[in-house]
Amino acid sequence: MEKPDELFKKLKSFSEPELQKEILKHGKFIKANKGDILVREGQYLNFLPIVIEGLLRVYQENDDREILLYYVGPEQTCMMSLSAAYFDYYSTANGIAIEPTEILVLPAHLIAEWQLKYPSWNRFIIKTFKSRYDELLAAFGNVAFKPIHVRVKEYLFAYQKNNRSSKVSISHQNLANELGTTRVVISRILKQFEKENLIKLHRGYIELKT
Amino acid sequence: MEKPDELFKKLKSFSEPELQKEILKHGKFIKANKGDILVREGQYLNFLPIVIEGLLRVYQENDDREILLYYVGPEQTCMMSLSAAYFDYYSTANGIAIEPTEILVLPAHLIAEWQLKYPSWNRFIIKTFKSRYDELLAAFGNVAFKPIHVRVKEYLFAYQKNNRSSKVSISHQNLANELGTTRVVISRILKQFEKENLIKLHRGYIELKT
DNA sequence: AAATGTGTGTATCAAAAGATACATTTGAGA
DNA sequence: TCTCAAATGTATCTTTTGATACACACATTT
Repeated sequence: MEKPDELFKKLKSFSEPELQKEILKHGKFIKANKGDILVREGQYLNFLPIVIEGLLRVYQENDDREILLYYVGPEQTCMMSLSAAYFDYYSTANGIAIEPTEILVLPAHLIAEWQLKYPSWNRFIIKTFKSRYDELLAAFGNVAFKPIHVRVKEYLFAYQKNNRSSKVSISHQNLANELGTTRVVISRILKQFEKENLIKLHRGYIELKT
Repeated sequence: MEKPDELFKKLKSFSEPELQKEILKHGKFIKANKGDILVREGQYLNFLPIVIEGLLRVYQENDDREILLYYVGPEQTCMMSLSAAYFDYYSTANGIAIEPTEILVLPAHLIAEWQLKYPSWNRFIIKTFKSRYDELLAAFGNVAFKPIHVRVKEYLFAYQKNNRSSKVSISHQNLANELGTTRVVISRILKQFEKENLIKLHRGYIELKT
């Protein structure tokens, strides 16, 4: 549980005092540990989780493979729950905390209500819909058209850009899970990149050489 | 141009009289011929097209291949334009009329305005966001996890279900475009299905035998 | 130091998918 | 009827991806 002023320093999207009061009145705060699974495919949802601090990973599963859909960082929420506010709905993806994560949980029925009352809330909703859609569309285009080695390369460079670091801290297995393939395939491709002198492989991380 | 009462018989989502007046005041009606390209990737959008009659196909392109994102049928609109109403935005997909299509075109800036004024409009917007997202998510899962022959089979059966007909009227090339692959691959798979006595091939259509 | 789990390297084989090329068939329109 | 473009059939070859199996390295805990 947080001090209100602390909280809304982190959740800048919700600037209206009235909205802030409502959030404090109806919201619950929970903490998830690294590895906690918060949402499972098929599960009915009647709440909206907004991340305050930390990081959730939302992904799809199929037999023994999985693929990343998107991350939910601070001040963000997920699509599945958002849809649940307007329609009877169950999740079509899984959500797991990959860092210790602090979450504000709101009852789903309030989403539609607030949308008409608070412009900043409405912007938040629409922005979430839009940006999640864009992300998914980009991922879809990649999977449909690009061979894996290209997607690996793009992943590494995107990571470098986001973290301003040439050390990409991820295991081959986890990288495979991000891209929807298997560990052996990733190891093979990375080894090839190393031969081309693009990267250097280490245990637990990959060093980019450009 | 339509008679108002005719129009809103087709667009049942917009039940409020006030909203109907606004639509008639600000909307323009255009007709697209089969094959007309309405939106191109990269194009800036400042209008929202709502299909009254006919069918649009929204797809992504990459070099020589393309893949279906979704169709826009009567009473529906597309994501790209919807996003444009709230944020500066350009299309990340192409839209083409695959039937003679009648379209109601609304200025983008009205979308957000109406959303707060007219509940039925807001429902329409949210529903569009949600259902387009769901479709894309399903397609993404398919592309990521299912081999093409399975996707072909599912496509054929879905077509059968939607059209209540065992004649799937589509060329191999077009089927390839729906699924993001090439004609040869499709022909090969279909021929295999024919050997397994699942279908019978004809010029211009495929007959399902189950 | 031994035990354990995770991470990595790599070989082999099979299957899926794509690229290319060319022949043949069919239907629509001149 | 003739012509042409679109649609289809199919062979060959290559590349990509996946499946399986096993060895070894490294880090942490006991």
